[in-house]
Amino acid sequence: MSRLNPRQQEAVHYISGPLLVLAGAGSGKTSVITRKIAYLIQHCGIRAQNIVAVTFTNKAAREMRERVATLVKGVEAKGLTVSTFHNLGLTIIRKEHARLGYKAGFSIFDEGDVKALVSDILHKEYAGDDSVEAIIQQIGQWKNDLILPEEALQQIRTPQERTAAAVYLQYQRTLKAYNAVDFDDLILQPVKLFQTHPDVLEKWQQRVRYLLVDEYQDTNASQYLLVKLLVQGRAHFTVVGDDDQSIYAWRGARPENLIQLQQDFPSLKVVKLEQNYRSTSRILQCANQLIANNPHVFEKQLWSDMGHGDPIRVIRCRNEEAECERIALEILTQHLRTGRPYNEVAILYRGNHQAKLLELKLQHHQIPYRLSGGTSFFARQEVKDLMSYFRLLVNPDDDNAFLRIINVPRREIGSSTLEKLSQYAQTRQISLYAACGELGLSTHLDSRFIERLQRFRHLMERVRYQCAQDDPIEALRDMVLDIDYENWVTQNSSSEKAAAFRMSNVWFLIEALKNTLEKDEEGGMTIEQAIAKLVLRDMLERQQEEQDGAEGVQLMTLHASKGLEFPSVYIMGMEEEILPHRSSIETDCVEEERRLAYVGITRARHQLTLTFAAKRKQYGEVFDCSHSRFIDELPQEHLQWEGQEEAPAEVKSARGNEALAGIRALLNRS
DNA sequence: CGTATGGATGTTTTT
DNA sequence: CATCCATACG
Repeated sequence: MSRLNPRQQEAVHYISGPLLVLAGAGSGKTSVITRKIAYLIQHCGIRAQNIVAVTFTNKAAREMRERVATLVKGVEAKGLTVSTFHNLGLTIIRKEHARLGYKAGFSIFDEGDVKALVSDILHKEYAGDDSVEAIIQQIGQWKNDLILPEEALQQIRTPQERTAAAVYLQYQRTLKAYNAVDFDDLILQPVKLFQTHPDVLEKWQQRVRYLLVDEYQDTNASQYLLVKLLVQGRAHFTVVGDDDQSIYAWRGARPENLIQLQQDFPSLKVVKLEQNYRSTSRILQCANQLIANNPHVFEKQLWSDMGHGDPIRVIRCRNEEAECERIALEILTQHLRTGRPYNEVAILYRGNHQAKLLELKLQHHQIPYRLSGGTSFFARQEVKDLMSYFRLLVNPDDDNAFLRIINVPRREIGSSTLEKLSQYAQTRQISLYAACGELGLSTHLDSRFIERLQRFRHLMERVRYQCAQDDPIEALRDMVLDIDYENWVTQNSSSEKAAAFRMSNVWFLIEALKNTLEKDEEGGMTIEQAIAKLVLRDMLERQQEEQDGAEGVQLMTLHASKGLEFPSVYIMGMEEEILPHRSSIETDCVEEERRLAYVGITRARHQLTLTFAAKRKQYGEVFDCSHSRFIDELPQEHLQWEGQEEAPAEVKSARGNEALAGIRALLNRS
């Protein structure tokens, strides 16, 4: 899309004040952002190093960077920042770590580390039946809302919150002692820093002369505050978002931030992008009519001139197995008939578990597929082990990493040794790793055990020295050989094949590190920074994509599909209790589910197929299912039902009438 | 330290 | 029903 439409041009050229771009699905928002960056550099005299664009995913950031690169010359784009919120926060913390009380080389805890730590604190100090998950979630909520442990303790309302707040306090202290931050801290700490140190804030405001934010509806309270602080005073910024695609409220995202913006910046200009360049008008009419059932602050109507297209098919299947079978078979015949590649097709579903049966059926018909999501690479044991080695190398205070690998592979260091080591470390207020090297240990431990600990310490010191001396990648490879990790992996794997696979993950991780270091244009990246990038899941995704860029049907959750598009889309499990998920119905949060359906529908370019099962086996019992209320909310004249004897059963009761009223309202408007 | 058994759980997860 | 986790036991 080389030419911009008038709305898009307006969005690109308006730079005199705060701007909100309401970008409907498929309306070319990435083009607007990238073109605007180019415009700022080439026509507004703003230097690239003073422009910051923020996204939520590494993928989006990468895509944006690449597209800007095609628009402006390399020299002009030098110093441009396009990064995720978390990466930006990391940059800030890294530069200001001293003021925040962190030492260089601090660790970033991922959810696995967090879980281990919280569970440890909880079980050691509190004998309740509070679930670790619930406490983690509560802590996350507090952090998103910028509530520190001390404040949390003051506003407790329930016994659960009391425990959570107490754990939170301990958790935060421990993180500090480990010289570590978690994902939420990457946003929270910069905000707290800016709030208390006006001089630091001013420095960063000078640096960020123009700010662009993508997927603005997904910002949470602390992210919004970070944005607000950075643009304070000058208010030179553009945020792009779509309230109808807000599907992460359960994770702390605040779509109200869109409205808040208008209140905080009364001079805010709003530009709507309503022309869709992706889907047929039938698909868009479905999307529009569905979402019209939600309340709106900003009215919006998507349209396109891509032609009517085919009707939307609604297929009723006997049960969940028939549903998967049907989809698989149809994709297969479609592929054979038209010769179109498999990767033009996507199958979307609400929950990851729905992919299981589907996988089976696809395998049975030998249809290649790509499954995104699921158990992540970083949840693998060997990856966690190696990452812990990396982290301990960079940050000796990281007791979490220390504990994970002190006895991996076997070093005959058991729990009683660690108990005593930990006691000693506690009294001396030092890290476990540091304690290993202290002479005073001899009063607590037998020399035999001290020797084992020191052997480990020497190993790590040697690797660290080697890293600093010459090729760090080579040093890490040597380390893996040195500790004979392969032997350990082989012993702990069920088969030869499994062991080989796990070792390949190990080498892949090191390869990713190497790549990260090499691909850094400025060349100033240290091994510490490269490791941090790994933890933030940057770089690795790209490599994985490159590696298995193989063709195949794309399987993913509706959440994961946001931002993508496919010629043909199947949405399966269009049932009550699944697509409006049961818990959402119970808690009266159907609106977000509707947006989820909206996101799914608007992924399709030409073909859209909705399927549901009449019966479904659940928890060992067979249940009758009824199709999703969202199907009733679509314009019935565009639907083509299949597998159902009688027509859609004159939409029952109040719900149907409501939908009908929605249709009339839409017709009247247009 | 590794395995066996029982009990709870059953959504989505950009970093 | 099936899977995952924690705990207990050998």
